[in-house]
Amino acid sequence: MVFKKRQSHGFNNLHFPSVPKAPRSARRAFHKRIVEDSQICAFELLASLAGKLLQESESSSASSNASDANDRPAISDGVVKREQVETKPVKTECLDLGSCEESIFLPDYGSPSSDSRGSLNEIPLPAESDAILERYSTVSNSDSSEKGNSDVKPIQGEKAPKLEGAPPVTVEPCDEKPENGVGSQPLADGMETRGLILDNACSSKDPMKSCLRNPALINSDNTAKHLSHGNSLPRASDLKLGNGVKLGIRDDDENFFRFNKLSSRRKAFRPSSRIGDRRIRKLLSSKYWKAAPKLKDYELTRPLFADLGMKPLHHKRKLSCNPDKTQGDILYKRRKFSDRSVVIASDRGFSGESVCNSPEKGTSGDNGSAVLCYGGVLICTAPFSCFLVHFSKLSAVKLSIKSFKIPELFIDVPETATVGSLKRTVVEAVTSLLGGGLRVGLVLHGKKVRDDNRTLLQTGITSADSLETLGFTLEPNSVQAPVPLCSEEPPAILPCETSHLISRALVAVEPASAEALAVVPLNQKSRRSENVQRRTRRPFSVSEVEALVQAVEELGTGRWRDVKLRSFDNADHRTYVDLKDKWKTLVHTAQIAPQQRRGEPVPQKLLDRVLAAHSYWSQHQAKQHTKNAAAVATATAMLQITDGQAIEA
DNA sequence: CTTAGGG
DNA sequence: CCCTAAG
Repeated sequence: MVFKKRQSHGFNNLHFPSVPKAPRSARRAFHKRIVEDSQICAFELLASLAGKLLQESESSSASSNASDANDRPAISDGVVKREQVETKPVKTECLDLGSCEESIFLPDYGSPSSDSRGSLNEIPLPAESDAILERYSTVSNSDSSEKGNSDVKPIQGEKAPKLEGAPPVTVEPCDEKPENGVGSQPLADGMETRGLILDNACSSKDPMKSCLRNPALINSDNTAKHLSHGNSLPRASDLKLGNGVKLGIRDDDENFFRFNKLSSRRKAFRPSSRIGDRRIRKLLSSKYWKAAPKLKDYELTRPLFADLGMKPLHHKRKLSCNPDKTQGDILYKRRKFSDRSVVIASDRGFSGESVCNSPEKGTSGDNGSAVLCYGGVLICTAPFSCFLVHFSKLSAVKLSIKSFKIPELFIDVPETATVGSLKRTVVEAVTSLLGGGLRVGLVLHGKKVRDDNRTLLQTGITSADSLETLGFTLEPNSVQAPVPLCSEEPPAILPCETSHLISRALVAVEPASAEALAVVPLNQKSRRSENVQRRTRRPFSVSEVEALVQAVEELGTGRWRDVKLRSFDNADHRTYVDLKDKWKTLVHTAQIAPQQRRGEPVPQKLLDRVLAAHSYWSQHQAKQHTKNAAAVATATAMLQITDGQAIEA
């Protein structure tokens, strides 16, 4: 398929060139910071979020413009200087970080200010206040105009370092006040509000933060340089296999590790693993959308969208050309950091499997929570959202929300649509989603907690046990945005105004393609995954194993229901299938070398019993079968004898 | 619903 | 843990 080929090469370069390996590393660092430092009250955060939703639509335009004017790096003779350095937090990465380290950036094509940037007005530029990309673009512009120094690196974030000839290596101290709470910032200032989270999560004097502010420090390689010479958005010439691949993934990860080494305090991810991914995929697939954003909505919600850190909604991996490698790498590397209570939503990427030749296949929704379709062909899936919670041992429940799960999106564009239009469609889809208003849902142990009046204690959100079982979701609050998948309505068509707004962008949207920008539900197939959630993994404790072994020793391996009733009757979360599965793994565990075993070590003594019982019951069952057969034969013979005797008599 | 076994 | 065939 044509697109498959393009996918193999284009998408990486396509999305990532503009950006920021460094930010990604920084984002990862930020993840960790959240784990470490964040004392954010989740509910404050949520409240703030809600407030922002309301206020941003009114104030963002003005405030962002203002901040834009003040905050944009100045360019002079190839020297990029940053004005108003310290008052703004490093905001942009904040939620970016939270979502996916492999995010791409969704440019804001609607920004009028794009026109004022000389040659850049050909290029769709992101919203001013939140655009990492933009800052990058600015630098790029300077650079490409032959004034810049070749060492000029992309500048991202608010704390971009000065670039004066030599690669910037200055590490600026972080002077944000950690006590800046969510509610302590004027909501009218989107940037400051955005920064709050980061403020909270960012501790001064942490090398992580320094790196965060100094992406060039990280990106001091050819790849970065390559980027800095490029446009913020991919051009045709960028759509080739090149540095992008390396840059998109490996380098970032390497940087990340480099990064990591800088930190004296290590906190780790808990790998989501495919299991977690699958779970989240199901979680996320609870809603379906049809979005036909109007111009008004679009403009109103754009800043909000950006402020919410939704740019990274798209997982780079889903756009990656090398599914095996990228996904494998990521999984592997995440595993390296495993031991903490982070649930990362997605590991499923844009893999070959996800590219389907048939709409049917692509609509199954099996590959992700969000499915991006191109001309009816599944392009990628986008499970996004990660969040973590962790608890103190005090009576207070402390948790931080890394990001939210957002509902599934289905996007359908024709084959003639441009990549740019496709991206914009995604932007609009999400914008529309958010524009409808959001509410927060809470999921515990896979079940929605609907009773808002119950206490955390009553709900069970107090123990470490619930650490992995608590989740927050963003749910549509309005009736306008979400439409049930089963809708029979014809695909929605974008209003002309919106199309026009987009046509101002670099990549012109063909009139014929405009109508294709509609975001529509795919079909009803995906519906089956609605509200299906994988159970939380609950590793068996040693005592549970012991009980299981005990029961199996007595009952055998084919009577799981009895085992359940006998030894796990009170453990509601252990089904007999679970017990059977656990026995299966126990047998396997007992058969492999101790070094290969994972998880909580099971005493060898128990494993020995497992093997003994396993072999015993294997034989016993066999015997039983022959016994039964023999018994039947005997009984038959007896009957025959009896019959014969009766006949004789 | 249970079991069994692959995913 | 999930899924599903099979009884």
